[in-house]
Amino acid sequence: MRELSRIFKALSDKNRIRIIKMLQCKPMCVCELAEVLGLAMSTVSKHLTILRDVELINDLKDGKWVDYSLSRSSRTVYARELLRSMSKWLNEDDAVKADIRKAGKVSRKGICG
Amino acid sequence: MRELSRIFKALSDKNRIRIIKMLQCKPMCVCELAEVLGLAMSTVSKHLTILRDVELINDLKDGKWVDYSLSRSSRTVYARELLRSMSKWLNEDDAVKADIRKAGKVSRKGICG
DNA sequence: TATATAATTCGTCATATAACGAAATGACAG
DNA sequence: CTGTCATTTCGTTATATGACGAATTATATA
Repeated sequence: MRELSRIFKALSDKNRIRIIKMLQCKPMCVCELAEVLGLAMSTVSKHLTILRDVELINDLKDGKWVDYSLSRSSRTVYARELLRSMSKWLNEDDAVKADIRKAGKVSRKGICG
Repeated sequence: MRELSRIFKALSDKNRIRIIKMLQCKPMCVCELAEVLGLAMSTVSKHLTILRDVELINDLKDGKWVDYSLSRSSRTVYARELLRSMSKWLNEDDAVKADIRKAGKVSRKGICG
């Protein structure tokens, strides 16, 4: 029960939904996500921790970057099924489409600084 | 997007999940739910309003009672699909089973007062 | 009509959440 | 080994949330 409510809570934030929808297209690092979302990196990092804690996403170190991607084999059926549903939803949403378009243009090289 | 995040938020509370799982078995009024949950009626009423606002549940006046039941034809695909998932989840959860057992015993006659 | 009961609304409180910038950490490049 | 850049952690602030009891509303019954 606690596990399920935590996953729903993780998905209940607009910016975290935007992150999920972007990661559905490709893995991204914190600074790229922060750039597209228009949020501080520390804020995005926090959001990613929340999503990772419920196994909706995974992180993979790539040099000084950390690539986040959708979890392909979460421990819980909740995460697996909700990610499957999410992949069908919001694909025609204007905000989501705009995010994905921007995400295709950002380059991790020299975003920070 | 706002609609989806609101539904997830509605489902992100432990007590609201307990309500959904009880209503999965049968319609119930506020005082019955409050009795099983061990919460004040005003608190339960608030929870029910939140669930109703996202069309996860319906209310039906029955004399001085208000019967709440799971929504069978929500406007959004989100509510329909999430309710379908929820119906498969937590059926073996001890807390949920205890709630449902208690729910079978409470009688709306003279709970309040 | 007057009263009791179910439900909702209102006011309040404690806690949780999301945001930021600054400071700390980790990893590569020189 | 030192500096730089990506990330995380920390401290703070404003707002949202969930809880309660009291007051209010609505409905049935005495």
